[in-house]
Amino acid sequence: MVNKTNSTEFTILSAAKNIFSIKGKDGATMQEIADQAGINKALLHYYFRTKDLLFEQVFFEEVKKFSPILKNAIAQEVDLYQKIHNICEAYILMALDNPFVPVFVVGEINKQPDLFIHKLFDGDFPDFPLLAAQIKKEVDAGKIKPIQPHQLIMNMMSMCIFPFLMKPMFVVGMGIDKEVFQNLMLQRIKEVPKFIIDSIKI
Amino acid sequence: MVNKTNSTEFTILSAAKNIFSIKGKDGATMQEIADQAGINKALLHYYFRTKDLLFEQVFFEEVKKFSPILKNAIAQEVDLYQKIHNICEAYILMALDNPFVPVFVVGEINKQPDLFIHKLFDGDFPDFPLLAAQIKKEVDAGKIKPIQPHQLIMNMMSMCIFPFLMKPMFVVGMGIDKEVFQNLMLQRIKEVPKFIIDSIKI
DNA sequence: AGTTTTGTTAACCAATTGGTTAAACTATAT
DNA sequence: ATATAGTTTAACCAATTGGTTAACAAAACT
Repeated sequence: MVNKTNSTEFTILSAAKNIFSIKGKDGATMQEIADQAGINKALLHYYFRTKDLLFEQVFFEEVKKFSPILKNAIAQEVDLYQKIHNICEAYILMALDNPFVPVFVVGEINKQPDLFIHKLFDGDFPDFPLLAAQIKKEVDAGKIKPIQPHQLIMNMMSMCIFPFLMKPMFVVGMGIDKEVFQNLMLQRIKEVPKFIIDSIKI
Repeated sequence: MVNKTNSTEFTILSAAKNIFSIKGKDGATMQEIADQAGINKALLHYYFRTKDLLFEQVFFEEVKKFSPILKNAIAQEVDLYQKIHNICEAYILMALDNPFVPVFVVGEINKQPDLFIHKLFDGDFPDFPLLAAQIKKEVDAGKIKPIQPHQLIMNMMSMCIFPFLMKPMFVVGMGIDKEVFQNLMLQRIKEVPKFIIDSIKI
């Protein structure tokens, strides 16, 4: 029988994604994942051989969908304001779709920086230098206020992703519930570019 | 003999801080920490009884120094621009001093949100609602551009802390070395408030 | 000096955990 | 029906790991 996205495999991936995102790679146990998937632990190994492979599959399955979108948003030949909007949209939509990915990335990137980054982009990084050059050009031409490109890029990425990393803090600290949070994030697709452009436009 | 910050204890804490920040609470092992401290594993338990207690001590030792500084920066009665500057400075100086704290916080806050946040602030949260009210007042008075207070607060925190979470990414992705990174962060103490104020001022 | 307290270690223990094996069950193909 | 390939399980194994014990060394105190 030709398997239609093999149900067991899918159940496992779903459970693993869930557990990994809460407990992290080290904190999660194979037994836990098996339990949540409603199967025997040995079956995990039957499908994914090892914990490392399972983690990689869960993780990169999501991330690799995003990587080309970001690369594309950065490489496109559009004016700076439009590009800022495109990049913010790419980041925020990704995070809304996969809220655990940013948490994963922060955890892993600080454990094995070089290896992880290489895996993340498959050796084919988004062209940040190009973006930096574009910013510098606008600054030099007096089209936007003077700002170091690196600082601007950091600001942009920060505002897009950080709220997802600290969601629980915002939810508790600001007393906002999950739907409100979701809404705030949706608004940010427009708000963040606006905030940036308001800051740099002359 | 009266111990002058007991040398062994200090060595352990230092080693633990180091290992925990790289591997996370779950990823780190007591043996590893003992090795790096140059002592026997049993001595770890002699001083700190359990891994959980060691982790708590390492972590909250740093964080609890910061918590009142942030609370104070938010509660002070100064005008909004000055307050933004104070808060950014508090965040960035803290992170420069303890680059691993943000990584810790993100990891733990997503595992046990309520418990962790409560521990973090000892039940005495920074008065974010006050800050939000102050922002709203300025907006209503037409002193700054319209913006949702929550969005502005998120933007501010994001730009202060996120770069420390993704340091390896910036270092590799932008090809900047560690001293340059350090310098960029120092600049951000002034750059981030400037960026924010440029964006919201009328 | 001798006794107690504190610091340190090697060896050990029990539990957890990632991973394996061999047997059983299911379904499809012949 | 029966062989075959794929799926699932219970039981097991070896390694790691957090934590303990008992003995020993070094101060500190009397």
